[in-house]
Amino acid sequence: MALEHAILVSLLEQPGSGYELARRFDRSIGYFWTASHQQIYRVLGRMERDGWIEVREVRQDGRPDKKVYSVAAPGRSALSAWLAEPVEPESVRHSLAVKIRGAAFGDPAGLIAETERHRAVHAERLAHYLAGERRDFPDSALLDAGQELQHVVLRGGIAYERMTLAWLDDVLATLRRLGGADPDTH
Amino acid sequence: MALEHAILVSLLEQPGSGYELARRFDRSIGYFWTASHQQIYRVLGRMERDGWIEVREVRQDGRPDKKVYSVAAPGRSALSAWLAEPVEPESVRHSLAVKIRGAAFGDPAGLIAETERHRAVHAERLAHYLAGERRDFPDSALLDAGQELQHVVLRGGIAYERMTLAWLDDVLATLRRLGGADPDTH
DNA sequence: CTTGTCTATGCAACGAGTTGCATAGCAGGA
DNA sequence: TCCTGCTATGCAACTCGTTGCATAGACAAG
Repeated sequence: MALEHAILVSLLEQPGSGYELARRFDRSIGYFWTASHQQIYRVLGRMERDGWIEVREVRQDGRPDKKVYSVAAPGRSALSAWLAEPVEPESVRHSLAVKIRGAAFGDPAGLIAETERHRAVHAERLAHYLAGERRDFPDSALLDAGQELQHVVLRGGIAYERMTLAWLDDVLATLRRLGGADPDTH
Repeated sequence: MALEHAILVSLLEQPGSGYELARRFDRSIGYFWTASHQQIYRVLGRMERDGWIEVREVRQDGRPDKKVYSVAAPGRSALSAWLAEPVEPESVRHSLAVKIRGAAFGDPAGLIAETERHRAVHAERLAHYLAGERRDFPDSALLDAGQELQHVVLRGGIAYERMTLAWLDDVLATLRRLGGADPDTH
């Protein structure tokens, strides 16, 4: 389980409220670990109960008050312990791949629109990542260790999206070939 | 949710028992959708109850009897319906990426061994996929639609592992640079 | 003779993740 | 004026996925 640890990393980079964390999980952290706000609030409650994080209530005018969380000493220890222990490499889960193999028993051509939709989503993600890279890591800037590490993770996201786009093009070519060469599978 | 549909696809390709399905989910199907045998048996029970699949008890000597499942008409309809409806593109979940960003608050050099371990796992997966490709899809063989679709999914797995290996090399170079250039972050 | 592995099925408990809903003030547009 | 959207927090119910355990015969290695 890594949501607690992802939250610790995010709060170490910058303390924040549950709502702010949820937005980060739609952005930078979410590039490699997703979470909904309900999940975040629940885990924040448990982490506070366990003394991993501390909360400070912040009054705001014009908008609701918020609870700003920051990492306490036990949280730092928990993160260090987790960093030292091995985790198993994740396996992929692609329902689109299930669909592609399932198309052998249905309509290959019917999957083209769906594949194109996925392609558009990944193209958008890639553009988003590249914009973030240009913004946060301009050419030959001097970076500290934390920024270097953030950059190499972002490069991973970029490589993933580029690979996925190339593969989806391969999938589209295959589906079109099957649909064209074998038009009786309507 | 796609486990039911992954099972339908697998049973359409070849009927089999829960145990046989579990082994397939360690192999070909597992390249893009993983499942444990406990999960498979539970879902098979539900699918049988819903009439999606049919079971046939097969006596065996020298080993325990087994229940061979095959897809019934309602299961085929359910698969067709699912193929026609859109699914959201999955987001990635990489605890290693969480660790890499967390290393900014710990010991970057300490992650090198862990990263190398992940690299070895992915190198092995790539070798396994490539062996499967050579075995099942030799040069310029004439393939039917189902095989073409299986091949394009396998090519996706190969592309994913190659991309991951290249990225992990990038990560290793970055971690070594930080460990060497900044040795006071012990 | 014992230990371990393979085939084959499954339950029970727990933790992780999703979906739906609720509250509540403020801002901006139709 | 009403409706939408943003900030901000959270509960409840449900499904999905993992972990641990249990059974049981066959076979091979030590």
